[in-house]
Amino acid sequence: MANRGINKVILVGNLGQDPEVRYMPNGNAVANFSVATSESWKDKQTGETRDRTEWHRVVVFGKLAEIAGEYIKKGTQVYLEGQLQTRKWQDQSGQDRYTTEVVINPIGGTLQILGSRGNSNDSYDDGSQNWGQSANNISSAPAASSRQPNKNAPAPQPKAPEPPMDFDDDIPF
Amino acid sequence: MANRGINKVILVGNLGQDPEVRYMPNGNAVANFSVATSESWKDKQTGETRDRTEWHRVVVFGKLAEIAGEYIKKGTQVYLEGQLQTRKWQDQSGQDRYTTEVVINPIGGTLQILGSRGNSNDSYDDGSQNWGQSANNISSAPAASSRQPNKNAPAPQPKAPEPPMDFDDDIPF
Amino acid sequence: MANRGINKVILVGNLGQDPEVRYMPNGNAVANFSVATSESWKDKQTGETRDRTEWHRVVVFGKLAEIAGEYIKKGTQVYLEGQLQTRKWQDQSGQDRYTTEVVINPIGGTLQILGSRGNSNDSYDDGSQNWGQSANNISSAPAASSRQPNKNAPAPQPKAPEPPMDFDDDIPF
Amino acid sequence: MANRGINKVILVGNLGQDPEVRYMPNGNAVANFSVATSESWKDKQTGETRDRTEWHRVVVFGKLAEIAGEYIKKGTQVYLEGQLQTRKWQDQSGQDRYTTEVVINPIGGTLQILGSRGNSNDSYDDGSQNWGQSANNISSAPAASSRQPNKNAPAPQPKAPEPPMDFDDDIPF
DNA sequence: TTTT
DNA sequence: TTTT
Repeated sequence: MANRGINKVILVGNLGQDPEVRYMPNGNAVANFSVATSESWKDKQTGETRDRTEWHRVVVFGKLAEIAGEYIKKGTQVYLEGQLQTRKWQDQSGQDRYTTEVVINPIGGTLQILGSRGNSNDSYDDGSQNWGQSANNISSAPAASSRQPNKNAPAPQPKAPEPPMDFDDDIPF
Repeated sequence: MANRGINKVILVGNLGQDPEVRYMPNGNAVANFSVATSESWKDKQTGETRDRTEWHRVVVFGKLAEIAGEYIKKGTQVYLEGQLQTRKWQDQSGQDRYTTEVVINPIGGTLQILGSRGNSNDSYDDGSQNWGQSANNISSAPAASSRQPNKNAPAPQPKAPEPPMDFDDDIPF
Repeated sequence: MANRGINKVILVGNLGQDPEVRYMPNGNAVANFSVATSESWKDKQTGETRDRTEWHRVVVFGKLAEIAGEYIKKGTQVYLEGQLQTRKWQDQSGQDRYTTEVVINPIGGTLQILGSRGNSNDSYDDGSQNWGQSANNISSAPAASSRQPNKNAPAPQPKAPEPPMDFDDDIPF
Repeated sequence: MANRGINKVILVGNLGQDPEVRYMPNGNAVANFSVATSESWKDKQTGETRDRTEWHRVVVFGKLAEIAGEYIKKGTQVYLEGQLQTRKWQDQSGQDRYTTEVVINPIGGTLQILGSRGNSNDSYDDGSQNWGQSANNISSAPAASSRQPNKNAPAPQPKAPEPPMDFDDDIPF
């Protein structure tokens, strides 16, 4: 319950291969896959463009793992939020080895398929729990005064009370 | 369960005043407070150091709200993770007004007290707890009725351009 | 330079309309648009699925604004990272009004177009600077052996030499 | 400039030891330290409280590294934002080993000291500074050569299964 | 309204 | 190895 510290990883990248889903004795699913994130930049010395791909080992638990097994595959672009965990194991020779993974738990973790139309474009959150929290409840927003149907709201962009952008002063950015 | 989109706010800042905690008819707590984040930079033109403080309206629901009421106060440095919500309300003249808040729900939200020694330095997460209650049905009597006594709730209820928390209907935000 | 506090917003959502790009007297670009994030959940009381869309006003400065004007449009799914800023303005009647926006600055801000193939799928970061850090792509992992079909692989938790995401091929995808 | 993917780590935790700061041939600083994040939860089966500490290897480059060397030490609580990088190295027997680190670059990275009063409570960001230098060309002599004296650099260079920071080639991270 |  |  009480935590001391924040351990959060946010990735947007593409799967390097189809998720591999296994089931634990208690029936819970575990999915493993790798996600690539790439960045490119111009080398200021040489002036040439360089780029680099980083591969992340991802482990998904619970309902999200089942969803991963069903809906995402090699190449799928995903948004995911998890935490870093380094686990120790032993290689053939009995030597300690360490592997760092991005772990997505049902609580606090997120996995969302990106891309438009073609993809299912749904995110799956804390799926397994008692998602008991009515998200109504909460404060701000919608419900009532939605003069527009809930989905596909074509950009409200209010007319009247539009805040002007003052371009003529010294405000920072 | 299935979401399309990510709506995430992460703040580290100090409370501008003690949290104001209220209880909804179903017993769920709601805490309100403001958090300041500051940044300073050197003005490239003038060379002088400038700085700016941003104030964020924060609303916390559920168990985290109770914890907020108990453990954090004016000046406390916190880490928090929530989501943006803009709610519509009407001012005295009946005009539509909008207020954007950072909402911290038991699921997916995080509130952590920072700083060592002096502070309790614990974070409170949705953890594994059953926080299944619906948080609908918010009661009437805005600033007033705290059915459960709570420290540090000076019920300031700001004056003029301040959006009221309407507890008297079920379409609150 | 030195900041006290973190003020960070991360959104994944779709543009409600084409960005509106303007230029400041000094030639810097500013782009405005709205981004929708949606979430749906099952109401635990009624059992029905509900959903809600939140609209975020986004303001992009500098080179990212130009890129926004060029490459994204109504409906584009984006990842963005910025900070919250509430600015004060006055309506026709001279009353103070406040509007909260997600501001994406060239430094620290990020704007990335999501979606595969069809989209340009590039992110634009701190474009202006020299990213001087050498970055050779180390690939950890993946590829090869999916010994099991994607779903329902009924094999539990690997035993001993457990890191084994099969490092046996270095050509990710 | 153009990136495809997001690779972001956010940690709040305490340093396990004083940062070890070294300088590259071009004068740029590199700081290494570990950060602990802890979480505790109630085991649903047994009902007992359990907790777990995760250790993260952090590498800081540039001005932030110098600041780290000066202002943070064993026990300091920090907020940091960086990216995951896994680098390959070879152990004594010539076997490939992989180590994953959280890398904080001047651009896009953040390091902030938390806690009030006792601590300096400032964050150091890429801010507006010119931090254009290339971080390539790292020199040889791993732990050793600190051309600029630096407090708190006990040059521990861990024993056995510890990944060396190879400063003698250009494929460091 | 906070903090440094 | 930190912190509470």
